[in-house]
Amino acid sequence: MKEDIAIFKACSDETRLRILFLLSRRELCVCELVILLDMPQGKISRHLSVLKNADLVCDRRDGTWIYYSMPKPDTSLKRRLHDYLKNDRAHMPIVVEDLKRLDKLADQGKICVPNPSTALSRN
Amino acid sequence: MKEDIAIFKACSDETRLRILFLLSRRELCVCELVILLDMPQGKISRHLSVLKNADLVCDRRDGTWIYYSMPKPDTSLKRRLHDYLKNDRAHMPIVVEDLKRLDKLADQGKICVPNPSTALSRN
DNA sequence: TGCATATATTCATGTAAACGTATATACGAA
DNA sequence: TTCGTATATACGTTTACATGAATATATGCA
Repeated sequence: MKEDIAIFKACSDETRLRILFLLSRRELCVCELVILLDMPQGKISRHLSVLKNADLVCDRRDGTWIYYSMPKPDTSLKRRLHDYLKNDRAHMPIVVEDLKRLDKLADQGKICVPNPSTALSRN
Repeated sequence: MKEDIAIFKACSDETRLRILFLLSRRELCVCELVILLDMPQGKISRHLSVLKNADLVCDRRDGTWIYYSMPKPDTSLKRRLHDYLKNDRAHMPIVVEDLKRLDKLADQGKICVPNPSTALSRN
């Protein structure tokens, strides 16, 4: 019960919901989210912390960067939330814009390189 | 987006979530919810108002009583929420207790009679 | 009309949550 | 070690939310 309420609460904020929609597409690091949502880094970090406490996202460190992603859902509610995020993202204007920006960002290939060492070795 | 956030927000309160679980079983009037949840009537009314504004419940008047129920879901998110309420209610201790109390209440046949006139004519 | 019951709403108050700003921490490179 | 970048956290303030208590509104009945 408490866990489910924490999940609902985590989803009841526009910024956090946008983050979840983005993460439903793929893993992202904090600085990418800062650019995509055009918000102060501290704000993004705080929201990510809420999502993490609700057990909706997990993080892994890769050098200086910390990547956030949505792990496989392990409860009924999380499974339904995942389905919602994946199926409804195409129907919400703001989310569609966010995802477009995400595609552009990927095309540019700029910003925080997932694996700096291998990326450099490719030059 | 805004509507979905309102739905998440409506669900992120324990009292409101318990009300939704109860209404997922069947239509209930305010005084029944007051007894089932053992809370002040004003508090129940306020929470029902939140749920109504989020478009999760609707009400109909029958004499002095006002019955609340969950209409057929008309959006993706509401459909998923309905499924969640119906499938998970058996696994949450508090909700199970609430539903037990609901069954007892039905057995007693007391409290606010759905249709006072016909009920009296049956005596 | 006046009364009783059911429900909604208002008001004042305490608490939680979101924010901007600034600062602290962690890591990599030099 | 020092510097630069990425991320997290602390602080103070403001806004939003939940609550109890009281009151207002609506309906049915005498």
